[in-house]
Amino acid sequence: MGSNTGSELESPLVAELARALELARQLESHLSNPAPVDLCKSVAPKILSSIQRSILMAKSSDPDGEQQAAGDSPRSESSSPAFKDHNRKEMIKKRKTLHKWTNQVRLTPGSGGVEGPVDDGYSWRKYGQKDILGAKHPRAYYRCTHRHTQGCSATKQVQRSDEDPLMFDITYVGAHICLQKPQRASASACQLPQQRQHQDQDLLLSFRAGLKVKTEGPEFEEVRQQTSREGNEFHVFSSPTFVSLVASESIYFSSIDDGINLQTSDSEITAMISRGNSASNLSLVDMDFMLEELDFDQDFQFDASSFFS
DNA sequence: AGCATTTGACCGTG
DNA sequence: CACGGTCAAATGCT
Repeated sequence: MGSNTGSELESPLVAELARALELARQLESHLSNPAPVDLCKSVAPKILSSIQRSILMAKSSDPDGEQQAAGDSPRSESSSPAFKDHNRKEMIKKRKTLHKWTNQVRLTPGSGGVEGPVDDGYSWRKYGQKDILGAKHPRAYYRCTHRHTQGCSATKQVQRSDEDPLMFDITYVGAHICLQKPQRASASACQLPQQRQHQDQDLLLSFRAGLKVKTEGPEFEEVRQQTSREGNEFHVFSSPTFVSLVASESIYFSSIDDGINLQTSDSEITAMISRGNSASNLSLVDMDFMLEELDFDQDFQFDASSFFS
């Protein structure tokens, strides 16, 4: 039952927050050094999307699903057909209960042939493509590259909009439990293959500033109230430095399971965080604004003393 | 050789 | 049965 290997397994939310923190530190160090602007440019959008994911996870989290995926089954080599079949069914079942959220990302016109939008900082592997009824463009299916090595069950679906060929709907399903490569920016600047760097820059240059967030579903009522200024859409503009590089994107919050019990998930979140916190001595960034938006208030305390040494 | 992507088959769901 | 999601063999890329 509860004999998971503990310390190595973070909750997805904590992992995502830790990731955002790491990225923020990268950015900080880039800012204090005479680092190429491009480095900062590459980190900023990742921080944003990481934080967005954290918020979404916190709101619609299913710690159960993620953790079990990692902790329960050894997951590696069990090639017996029976087991595979069982595994597959479990996965499909699981996936149904996972929560998903959709980003809408638009490329600015003028960017050359960029087929897939934003590098969100995770490494994805395409595993399928499907023509969708009533949609002009096929939908592409990606899963986390570390699915087999680390049992990370995060997936995403990318679909080009019917009307606006520069608009993509990116639906994330499940959260990452994998430990993504540290990808220290200074190192990556030197070591990344040229092509990839070039691609990154292309992508970055092709995004516009402005962040739109849309929320859907009753359980996001509070988020909506706090965040929306016009209808259920609001815009966040980053500091001028970022303006030229942040993607213009809308985020749709939704949950596939309409039976979510918010109270349950809130206490779960609290549990997740304190667990992760005590386990790994994470220092969390000051996220007052987040805490307001996500009513974690209750018994949740976190140690802000160690933030940004 | 060791990755990733493509693509038709397969399977569960509604 | 149709549709959407996933698998896995074939193929491509580096």
